[in-house]
Amino acid sequence: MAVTLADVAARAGVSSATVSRVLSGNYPVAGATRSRVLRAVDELEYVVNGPASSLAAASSDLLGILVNDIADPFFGIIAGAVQGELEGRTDGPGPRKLAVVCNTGGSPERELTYLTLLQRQRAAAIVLTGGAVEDPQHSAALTTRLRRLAAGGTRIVLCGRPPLDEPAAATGTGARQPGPPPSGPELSGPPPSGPVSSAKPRSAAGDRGPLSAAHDGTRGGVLTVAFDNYGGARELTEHLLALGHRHIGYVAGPAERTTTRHRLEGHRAALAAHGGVTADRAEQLTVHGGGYDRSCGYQGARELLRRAPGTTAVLAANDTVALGVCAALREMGLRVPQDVSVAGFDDLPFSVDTSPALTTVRLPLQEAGARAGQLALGTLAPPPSGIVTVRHELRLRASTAPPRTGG
Amino acid sequence: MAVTLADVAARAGVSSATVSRVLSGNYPVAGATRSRVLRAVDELEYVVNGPASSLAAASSDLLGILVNDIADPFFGIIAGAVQGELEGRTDGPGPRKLAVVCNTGGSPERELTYLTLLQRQRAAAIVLTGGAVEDPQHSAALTTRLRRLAAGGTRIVLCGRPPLDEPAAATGTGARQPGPPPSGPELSGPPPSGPVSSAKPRSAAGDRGPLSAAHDGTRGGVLTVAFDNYGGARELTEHLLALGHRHIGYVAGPAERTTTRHRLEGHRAALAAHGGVTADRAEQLTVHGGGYDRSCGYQGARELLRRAPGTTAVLAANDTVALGVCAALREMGLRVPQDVSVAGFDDLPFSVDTSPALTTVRLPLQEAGARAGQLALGTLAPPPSGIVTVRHELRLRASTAPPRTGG
DNA sequence: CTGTTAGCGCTTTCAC
DNA sequence: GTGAAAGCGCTAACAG
Repeated sequence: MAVTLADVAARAGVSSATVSRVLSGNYPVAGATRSRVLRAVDELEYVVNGPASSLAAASSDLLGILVNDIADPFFGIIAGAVQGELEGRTDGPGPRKLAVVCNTGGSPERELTYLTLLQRQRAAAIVLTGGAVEDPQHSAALTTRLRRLAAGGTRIVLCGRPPLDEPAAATGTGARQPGPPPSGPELSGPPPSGPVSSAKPRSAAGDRGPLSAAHDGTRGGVLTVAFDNYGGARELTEHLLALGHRHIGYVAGPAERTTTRHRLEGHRAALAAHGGVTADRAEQLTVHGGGYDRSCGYQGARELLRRAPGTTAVLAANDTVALGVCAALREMGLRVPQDVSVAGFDDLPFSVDTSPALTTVRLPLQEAGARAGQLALGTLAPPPSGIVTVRHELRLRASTAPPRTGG
Repeated sequence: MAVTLADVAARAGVSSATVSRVLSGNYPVAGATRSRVLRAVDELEYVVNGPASSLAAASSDLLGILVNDIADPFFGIIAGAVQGELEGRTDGPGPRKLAVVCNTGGSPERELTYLTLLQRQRAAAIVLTGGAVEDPQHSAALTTRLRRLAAGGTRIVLCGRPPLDEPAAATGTGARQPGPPPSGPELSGPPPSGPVSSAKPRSAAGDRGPLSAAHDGTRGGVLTVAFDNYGGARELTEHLLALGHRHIGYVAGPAERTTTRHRLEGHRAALAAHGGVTADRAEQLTVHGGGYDRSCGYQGARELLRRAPGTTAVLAANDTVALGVCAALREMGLRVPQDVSVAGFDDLPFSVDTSPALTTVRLPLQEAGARAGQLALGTLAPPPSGIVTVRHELRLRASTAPPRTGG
């Protein structure tokens, strides 16, 4: 349990510095010496002491990945892709860096805790995946933390969540306590229909406008791989509208998550543009689930159909939720898509295999993860804006069809 | 990026030793001093240097989790549960230890590589999840590695894979080069129907016998959380047999994986016990997929039905594969379960929501992960055998029914 | 190309 | 209860 560099050096008849150089490979060493060292390493079964080298080199080969739910393939796919980028570009037979996947469970506190843990380990980079929680206090804390980390040399990449706000340039001293928005509620349960409409003002603008107005290319060094949740949802709703649906329900995810908000706003925007559905009606047809799992879909659909039995189509927060929605509908004796159309979001692997196959919006999770990994490793040069947006794509399948009675 | 213990000490007017003691909390320190230190820590936003403390303390707070496929919920659920155990029993507001989830992609080399990386970081414990690859050479290498690690104080836990063989006690000097079994092939593609029958001899006995015959309680310090893949598969086949099926196809996973072998053997055992199906016939009705994903199920089912059009039931390697099987059947115009029954394995969350709901064997993945985590942390006292077996359970749902013509 | 020499920041005896 | 000091094993100047 204790063979050190010095041992190897002694065995090979060289200094420990030479062994170190051979091992790190970034320094010229004579061929003969090198192989002698390598042999000694082998014979002694020497394994580098990571902490020691991290300490001496003031850097580590750890890359942190924060996910909201590791049991959800959405995150698994992204995390796997990020991790995949750690391999390949290595000298030896495998990855040199280690990916640390941290499961926050969607909890802001844990997010911060893991950030501390990662910082403690002097992680080389950190990728934060999935929707962020929109509590202003937490956002401020997180932004500060992330900026500080980035300033300290840790590469920070957001994947699937909105870019950090611009560093306060003209406004004043700091972003520490941005006044809470009019709607106010922090983490307390928002009223059933409140947060969406109240959030609307900062809405689409906040989600898209700033991208072009960036002064600081790297936004304080924090890079982003963005999904267009808004656009995807809008297109999906347009598809339903085109099919003739007018009573479109929406089973949304947790109200405080950015992903939820953006998708819902896209949906509302399509409705508004079409004009056939009032905002009130849209509101009435929206149900908020507490999470992104199937039971939320199941319960959401029951609630929705109780509230509005005439619903002819249901949009779900994501594919998993859509599965729950389908289950509930079936149980109520409603056929998909003959009686009610259903659509998901994400296009997880199972979605093509459900019965009926799920209409959804495909998010290139694999690609997004890979890009995030590249940005984190510095393999991919970040664009001037600091934001890489990946493309989504409508996947029209069997779960959506024209309504029975034409609307 | 560089506030150190000394800085905090200076600020608090104490020595760095005192600060260290306050922070680690395992040493008496005067209340006044402690709070003074804590305040300084806060004011300076001090974050411990993990590598430095790991080096000095010769230990780290990293826990490694090796998974075959991080995008597969099977592993995500287990990993999440392991990680969950890291929380709770802490002083501060969150986990003190960090879980490092490593995605091996099922590759033996990468498994070894990650083990090295983890060893390099001086991980406190390592949990290896999911089926192992049965190449004798790799097994030997892995076993040696694991034993060495365990001997060096790293806690090793196997979750969902068979226990390590007993350390060679009477046989000789070491387990370094156990003679390759009669069937011989190492990593080369095995013949379509070969490995299973050739593996049969070491079969059920190897899977169950040794458990009771253990002399070394901890098997060289390597603990195991075991699934009864064999028993689950056997019960599932018995269920189908009882329903009246006689032409039962099996779409298996990768041939070289222990999970595949055990499940297949359980299936074969039920068939043999029942007597109505010859071994040849069973062989003919077995198709091997290259992985555990839906496309393997899809292609496997097509192959199977081509080979044996009279098949009335299909058992899949797992739920995900079963999804692909269902898709293929539907595409061929066969209804599930009226024309063909289908069953999976694992009972992943989506399985209850497919249409029809999938008959399967529930594996308590969450519980298994939690147990593995506890063993890894030393929170749970290992049983004398070193092996914790978790219970499985048949989940009979709508995808299985009696065959059309009674057999 | 290789050896020498300082630390990296923390933990931990050992005194006081 | 607290401080002083000696490393933990490695890297990175700096000489040669």
